[in-house]
Amino acid sequence: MADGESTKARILGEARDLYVDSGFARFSLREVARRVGVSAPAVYRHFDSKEALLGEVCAAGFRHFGSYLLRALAEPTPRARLVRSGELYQRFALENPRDYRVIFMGDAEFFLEKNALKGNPDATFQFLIDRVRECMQARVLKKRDETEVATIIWAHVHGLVSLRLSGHLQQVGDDAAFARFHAHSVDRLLAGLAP
Amino acid sequence: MADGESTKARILGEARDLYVDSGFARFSLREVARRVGVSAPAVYRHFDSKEALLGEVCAAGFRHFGSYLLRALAEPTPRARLVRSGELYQRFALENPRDYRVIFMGDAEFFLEKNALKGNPDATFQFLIDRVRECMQARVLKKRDETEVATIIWAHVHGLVSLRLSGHLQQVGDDAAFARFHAHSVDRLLAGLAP
DNA sequence: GTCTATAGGTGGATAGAC
DNA sequence: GTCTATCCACCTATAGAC
Repeated sequence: MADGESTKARILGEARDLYVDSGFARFSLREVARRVGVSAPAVYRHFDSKEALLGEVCAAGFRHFGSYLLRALAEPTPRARLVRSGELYQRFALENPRDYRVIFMGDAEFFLEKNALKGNPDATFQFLIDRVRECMQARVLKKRDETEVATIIWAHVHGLVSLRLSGHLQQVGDDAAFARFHAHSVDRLLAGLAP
Repeated sequence: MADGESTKARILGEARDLYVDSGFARFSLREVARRVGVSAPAVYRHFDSKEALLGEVCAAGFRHFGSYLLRALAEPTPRARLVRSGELYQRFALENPRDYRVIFMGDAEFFLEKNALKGNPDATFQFLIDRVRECMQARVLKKRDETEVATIIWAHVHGLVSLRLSGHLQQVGDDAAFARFHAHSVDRLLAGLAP
């Protein structure tokens, strides 16, 4: 193609935007086709069904999320990598709220089961366990069960983020204020888990 | 009515179950009417529209949730009331997972805005702030900003519960094991917030 | 690979009889 | 208050021409 994206890529992009902006209830192949500028049946040349298309949208969401998290590995110390992971997790959620919903608050499993990508959320959790483990080995965190500690940290970050996305933490202020609150509370949580 | 519920109450009940079991995407007035055993137009005698019906379903969910939380006030001490609140919060979520989703993980605001019930989630948060405040006054928790501490506790409990409901904490075990893990982690969190 | 045409279905909501 | 009949919009998916 001369001017860039293939039709398939454009369908995938518009499908993601529609799903992300309007939710499952308003998602339809026809609307996706309309936005791309092709007829509805044309979509079936590229995807077997509506569910298959949504499955690929979810998979793309996971890859996007992973691209955020992996940046944490550039940090020089175990503690910095753990803290940065939390920050990037929160940034991904605020910058891509609907993607985050799809992945962690919603129906992702439903679509991913059929696409053999079900291991993706667990991979995220494993990433966090690894960050916790190296913090314990470096004596940044007190040594104890890594899975338990990782669960508590994940729940803390996810809890803040998902309440924020649901609109229940407006008292904190704007997104920048929330980011500061988030960083501050993670800091305190880690202090409580230190040796 | 001789044998109990009015048609309106039965519509409301079936609507809740359908929404709770099948999600918004598969929710329809016609299916509700089918389950109740009346024609679709009959529903309009009791509710102005699909959205109005869902608004009343959400309102009922909030009342149900409130009935759980309020039991915590029967405990004799501030700390017991706070701990019991967390336990009842978690029990409500596990025993009524779809109701919980509606209230705290989903689109409740959307339906409640039009029903002047928007203050309900904030009332829940206020309840928690009150429990935190009395713990601070009783020196069970270290004195500091009540809202901040309440937010951290809420995020902790909500984070655990919502990850559990999304299926991301299966490594913890069955529901009873999760309840123990929850109680244990809240205990540790409160210990970290104690004077 | 994309189109038009179409089959076959679901849904929200209303009109008017009873 | 409930029914039947109905309108109209929208959807997924397929068939077959180009």
